[in-house]
Amino acid sequence: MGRSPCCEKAHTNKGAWTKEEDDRLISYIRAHGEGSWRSLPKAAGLLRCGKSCRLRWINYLRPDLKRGNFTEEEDEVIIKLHSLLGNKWSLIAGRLPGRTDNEIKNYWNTHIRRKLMSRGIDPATHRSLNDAAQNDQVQPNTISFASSASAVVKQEQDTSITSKSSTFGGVMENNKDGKRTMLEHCPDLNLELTISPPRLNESDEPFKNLERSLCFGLQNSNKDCNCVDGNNTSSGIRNNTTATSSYDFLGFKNTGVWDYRRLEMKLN
DNA sequence: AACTCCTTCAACCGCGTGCGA
DNA sequence: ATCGCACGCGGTTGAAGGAGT
Repeated sequence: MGRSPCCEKAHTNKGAWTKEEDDRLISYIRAHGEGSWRSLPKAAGLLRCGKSCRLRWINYLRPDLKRGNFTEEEDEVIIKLHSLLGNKWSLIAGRLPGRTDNEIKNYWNTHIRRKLMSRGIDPATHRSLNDAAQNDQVQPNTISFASSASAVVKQEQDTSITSKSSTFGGVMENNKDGKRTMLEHCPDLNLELTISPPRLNESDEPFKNLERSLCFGLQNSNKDCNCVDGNNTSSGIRNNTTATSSYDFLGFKNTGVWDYRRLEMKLN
């Protein structure tokens, strides 16, 4: 006894969409709006599964989609978000207007994974590849995003540092032997559901507001939550949200209220 | 030119979740 | 509390095109 199929398989087309099918779907949604995907194919005269219609619309036909290559900035945003959220492609897509979860997922698998590998970073954990091999253990009492990707990378003890650079909130160090090491990159999530900020350089102006422990507002009361900056109402977290007029924890300038439970921005 | 291998990305599939009955 | 439906998500697949030999 399995789940009932989402549609009548025998009488549905599969594979690539034709121009005519696209046109039918577009004109139907323009006339009736999105939603009711299950009944849409029949109503629109399409021999397609409702799920297929939804996917085609969301990933390809929607008018607000941004087509074309990803920018460097978008790359870094994706990496940064992935280090915090893991493979939550829809949440990541929510932060990149005009990009879809499917597009970002594909882009991650084809480009960014390789890019991180070439930087010596494990794309799954966001740890230095060297370090990840040596340090697979997760500390007790720590919920790690590791599969999901957070990590604090230990500093190599006797490497002489010749230069530093900052990437997506982490700090890369070039050692004398030419190896690059990620010092602190992605924060760990402990049982208090707080995220420690990455260590920042003076030059990391947009990320300076990370110089406090980040709390997702999940403590029992505001009293318990020590992450709120009492002197500054424009930052800090209250009632599961943080209002900030400067930059949020991802380094985005924003003017709204970030809801950490829903992982979405409420506009002021 | 012909073949194989690799890369990309649209599309599919199964499962989890929310919600109303 | 339970069930079924609809939707959304993330992992995977496979066709198409490009690169290499």
